[in-house]
Amino acid sequence: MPCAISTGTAPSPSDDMMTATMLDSADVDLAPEESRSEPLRGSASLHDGLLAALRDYIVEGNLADGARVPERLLCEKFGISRTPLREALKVLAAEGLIDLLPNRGARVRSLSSEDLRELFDVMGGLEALAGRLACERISDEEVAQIEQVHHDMYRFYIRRDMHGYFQCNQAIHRMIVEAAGNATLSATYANFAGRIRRVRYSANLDKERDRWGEAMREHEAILDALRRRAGSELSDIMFQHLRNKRKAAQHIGEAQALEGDASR
Amino acid sequence: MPCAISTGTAPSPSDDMMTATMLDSADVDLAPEESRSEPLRGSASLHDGLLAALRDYIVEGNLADGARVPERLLCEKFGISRTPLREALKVLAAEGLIDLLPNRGARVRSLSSEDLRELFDVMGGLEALAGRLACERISDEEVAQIEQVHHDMYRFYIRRDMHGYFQCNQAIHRMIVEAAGNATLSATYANFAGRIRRVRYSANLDKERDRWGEAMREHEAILDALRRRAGSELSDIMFQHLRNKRKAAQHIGEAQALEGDASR
DNA sequence: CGCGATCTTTTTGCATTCATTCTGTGGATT
DNA sequence: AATCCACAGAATGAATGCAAAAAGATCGCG
Repeated sequence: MPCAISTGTAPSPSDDMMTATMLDSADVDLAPEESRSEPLRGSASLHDGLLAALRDYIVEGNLADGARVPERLLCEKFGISRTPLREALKVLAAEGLIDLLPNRGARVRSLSSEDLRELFDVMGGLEALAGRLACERISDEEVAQIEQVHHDMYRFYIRRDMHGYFQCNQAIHRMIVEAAGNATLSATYANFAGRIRRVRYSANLDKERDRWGEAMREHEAILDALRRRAGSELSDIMFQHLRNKRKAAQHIGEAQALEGDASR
Repeated sequence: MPCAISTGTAPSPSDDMMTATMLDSADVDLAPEESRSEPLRGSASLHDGLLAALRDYIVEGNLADGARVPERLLCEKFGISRTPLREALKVLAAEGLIDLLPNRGARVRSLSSEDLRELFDVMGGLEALAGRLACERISDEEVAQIEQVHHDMYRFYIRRDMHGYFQCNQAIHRMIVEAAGNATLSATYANFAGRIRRVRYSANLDKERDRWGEAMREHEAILDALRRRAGSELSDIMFQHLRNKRKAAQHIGEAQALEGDASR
């Protein structure tokens, strides 16, 4: 019943990826230092501003997994009263970023491995759709642009530059989604991407050298299908690509889980 | 001073005196008949109850397309104050059911033909995914159940029973989505289905005899692929099936638009 | 008679207040 | 000593209050 929302929600500045920045949670660090001097940056209609700010705040990992969302503190941090904050929380709950327990507040939603499995598959489905639609309408110029980024990505791959590789990778996927020319799809995609972004599977990708090479080959296939405008084929490839990504992520996730158990 | 709020003390402002004065403005036909005696049916946590109730209220078409969502009247109808109602509105806006214009309230989101195109394609993508996933895990029993409904549907088709046919059709699609075994997908699917449900394209399907027969054949193909657990193939079929549905809907939509123009 | 400015009424957005529920601590009982 | 209960403090959920914006009405003017 927690209806998975999908669109209408602002994509939010997805860009900088998930790696690095994640200071390890726990201490919530609601710094008085950065007291959000600006009246909630930009955006239309204040509420949207707050919503986006809060979403980023959570997606960027400022709150630990499963941690309670401190209503009071956030009010102070953003300089607003509880009413608009709670409205934003309801929306984030509907988006699936947090859980809202009756009478005991909001907690950052922690994704079980089952949740991850589901999310990856849905992402796969959305990307498969994006690929199919993109083949119907993408221009040669757009394909060329994607090829460009693909080559950049290849260079990063050769140099074993994880960060650069990852940026390009994200960019390519985003470009394909955009090329689909379907705003509803883009919004839905952004939502799920945000949900999954909290998970730090990527940082360890370089431990999975095999997977990395495999991923490169898959991207070659993606480009090839895109060039030929082979929608149905690309659809399959995209889904499989995400499936493989999922497997790698699960693998890493399990390893981390073991690690965690060991250190405990 | 029609508004009871102005009094400083305002002891339980229940009722009727104020309703009288607002009749003129209304026109919205918030039926006095069904005055929502129940304390918001079922569900946990009141808020969810209200949310579901409001969603149904809108999805079922009680408010005209593009109509303003009358905050005060709804508050009375559901017997709650504005705070929880507004929270629900934010969520519905995030779901894409209504638009929230800054400082000028909520309106029922009217779907442009472009929106419909996008929605149908996304639904197609989700159903394609559902079919693919279903093939991975569906049991023979589940396939048999779907076959059962399929045969029922066929009978309705032969008898030209639109209503029964439509019911079975919906049921089959829902069963496939469920068979995918992905709760996230189910929730997302339900969300989009709700959005699209406001459009009543189906009623005129019987005018499109060709499409009806074609749809039956497509369903045969769906079943066939499902039996063979041919995921990738089923994925294609599902997407195409929705594409064709979209075309039929657009066709009808245009016809209705013309009709509307003519009568004007 | 039409058009626009100004004033009133209504609506919206947010803050504040109030009632209820939860949480955590201390004490009494077994 | 451990368990259970009671109570104080804090939080959550919802209602009310208030300032500002929009919609509507009234009136003056061309």
